[in-house]
Amino acid sequence: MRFSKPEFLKKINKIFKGNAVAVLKKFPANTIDLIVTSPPYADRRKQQYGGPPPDEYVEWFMPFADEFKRVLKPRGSLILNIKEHADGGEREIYVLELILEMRKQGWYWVEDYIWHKMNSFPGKWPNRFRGAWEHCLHFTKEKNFKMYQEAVKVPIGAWAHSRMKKLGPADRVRMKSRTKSGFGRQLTNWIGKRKVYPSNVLYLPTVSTNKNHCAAFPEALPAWFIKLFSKKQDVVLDPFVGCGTTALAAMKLERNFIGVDRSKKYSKLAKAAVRNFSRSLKRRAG
Amino acid sequence: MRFSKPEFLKKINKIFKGNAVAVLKKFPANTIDLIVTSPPYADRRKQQYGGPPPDEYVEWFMPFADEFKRVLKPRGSLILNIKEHADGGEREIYVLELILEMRKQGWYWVEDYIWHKMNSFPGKWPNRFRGAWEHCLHFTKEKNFKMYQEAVKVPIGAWAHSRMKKLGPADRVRMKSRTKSGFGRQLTNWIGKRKVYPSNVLYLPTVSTNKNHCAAFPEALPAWFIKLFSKKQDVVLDPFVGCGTTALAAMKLERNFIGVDRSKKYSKLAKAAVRNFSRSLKRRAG
DNA sequence: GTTCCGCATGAATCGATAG
DNA sequence: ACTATCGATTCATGCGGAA
Repeated sequence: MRFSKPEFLKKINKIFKGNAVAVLKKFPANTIDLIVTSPPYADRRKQQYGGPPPDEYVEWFMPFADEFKRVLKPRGSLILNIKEHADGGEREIYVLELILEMRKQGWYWVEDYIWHKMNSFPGKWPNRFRGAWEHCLHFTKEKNFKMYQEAVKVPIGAWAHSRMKKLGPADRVRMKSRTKSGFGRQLTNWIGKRKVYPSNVLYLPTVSTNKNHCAAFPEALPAWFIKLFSKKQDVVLDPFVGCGTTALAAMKLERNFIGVDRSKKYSKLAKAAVRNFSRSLKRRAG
Repeated sequence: MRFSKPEFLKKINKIFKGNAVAVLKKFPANTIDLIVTSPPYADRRKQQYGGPPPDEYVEWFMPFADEFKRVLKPRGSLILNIKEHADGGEREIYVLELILEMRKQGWYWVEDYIWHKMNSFPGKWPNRFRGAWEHCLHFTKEKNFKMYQEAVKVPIGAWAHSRMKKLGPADRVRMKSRTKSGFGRQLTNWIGKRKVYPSNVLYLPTVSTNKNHCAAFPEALPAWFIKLFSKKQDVVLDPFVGCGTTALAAMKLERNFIGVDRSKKYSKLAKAAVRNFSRSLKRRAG
C-alpha cells in the first residue's frame, strides 16, 4: 500500500525505523526535494558490524538508489557522503564503481564535493598518511536541478586562512609579535565585509565527541547542502539518518524532514534528538 | 636500440623532445625512482597539448602507463595529477575508468592525495561552484614501496588555519577585549611545538606568483612528492614535463631528473628553465 | 568567572599473532 | 594458505577539574 499525497503529508517530520527501501516504497513518487545521507561504508572484514563487504557494495546499494530516484522530485538532488577506505595497502574501488553504476541507472553525476576534515583520525602507517577528506557526491535526475547558490555565500574573511598557509616558518615566528597589532586585527577587518561564492571544497571539523553524538558528519555538512539545494518548507530525506543529524539540520533551517534508520537504537536516538529540539523551540517561543 | 645502463646515466638531467612512449622505450627497465606528472587532461588544453577526447582517454593513456611500469624501479612510485572536468553539466568519468584500468594492468592504487587549491578564486556556474581540488593519484608496482615520511613533516603551526576557521562570533569579540591572552596566546603556543605528519590533503596555492604561467601545478606540488618518495641522487621522471616545473623541483632537491615533452615549444621552455637554474647555481657557487 | 592542564576519544590502518 | 583478532601508532578537539 502506498501513501496518498495527503497521507504522505502527515508522515513528514518523523523518524521511521526500518529498511529505507521498504519504508520509501510506501511514499508517493516525486515528493522529496533533497536527499542528504551518509550510507554505511563497506566493512573491511566479513561478519562485522552492518555494512556489506566492498565487492558487494554496489549491488547492495542500488535498490536504495532506485527508490531514491522514484521519490525524488525531478529537479531535486541527492548527496552521498562516502569515502573509500584503505585495506591491504590499497584504496578500495567501490565508490568508483558506485558512480559508474549510478550513471548507468540514469543519474547525472554532477559534482564531487570534497569534505576536507580539519581534524581527522590520527595515525601514521608505513605507506600512507591520515585520510583527511571524503566525497560528497552530487547526483540529480535532471540537468536542470534546483540550486540556491546565494544561500551559501560566505564572508570573504573565511578565505583568510589561506594567508596562514602561505606563511613560512620565519613568518610564523614573526607572527608572535604581530598578533595583537597586526595580523589579528587585519583578519577581523576582513570578516563580514563582502560575501563570495564558495568552492567545491568544504572545510569542516569532524563531529564533536559529545557522548550523545554519534553522527557520521557534523551538522554543518548537511546544513550546507540543505541551504544549497532546498528552500524553506521543502522536504529533506535522510534514509540512513543515524542519530538524526540531518533531521536536526533540516528543522533548524525550517525545512520538513523524513528520517529512516533500520537500527532500533539509532531510530530511537534520532527520535529523541528531534523531540528535544522541538521542545527547546517551544520553550523559547513560550 | 635501448640504452645500456652506462649510456642511460649520461642521459639523465636532460629534457627530451618527443612522445614519452617512444623516448622511454630507449631506457633500460627499473631505473626510475619516481614519476611525477600532470598528463594532458582530456580536451581541456586541446590547443596546447592535444589531449584526447574523454571517451578515448584511457585507451590513449595506457601505452604510457606500460612504459612507466617498465622503467620504474620495483619500489618506486607514480604520481598522477589529474582532474575530471565538467562537461554538459556532468563530471567526466575518465579518471575513474583510468584508476580501474591501471589496477587491471597490475598497478596498486595506494592513495588518492588531494591537492586543495588554496587561492582558487571564488566563482560559479549555474550548476556548480568553482573547482578547488585535483587528484594526485599514487600508484606503485609493489606494496612495499619506498616512502620517506620524515621528509615532509610539518610544524604543528601549519594547522593553524583550522583554528582560524572555527572562530565563532564570540571569539572575534573576545579577541578585541583581551589584551594579552586568548587567541594570540594560543597561536603562539602552537609555534615551536614538534613537527607532525601531514594528511593526504595538500594545501597549496595554484601557481607560484612570478614564474612561468604555463605550469600545470606549482613547484611545491612535485617538490612534496619528490621529498616523500625519493632521496637525493634518485632519478625523477616527468614524461609530460611542460615548462619544466618538475625538473626544477628535482634539481633544487638534489635529485636527478628526466623530462620529456612532445611539444617543441614546451621542451624548449623546459630546457631553458633548467639551463637558467644551473647557471644561477654556478653564479652563487662562484 | 576565567584560564590552564590533563585526558579521553574518534567512519583508521597495518603488521603480527593466533586459530 | 587464509581469516579473524589485537596492539601500536597518532593528533585535533572538547570536556572536566583544578588553580
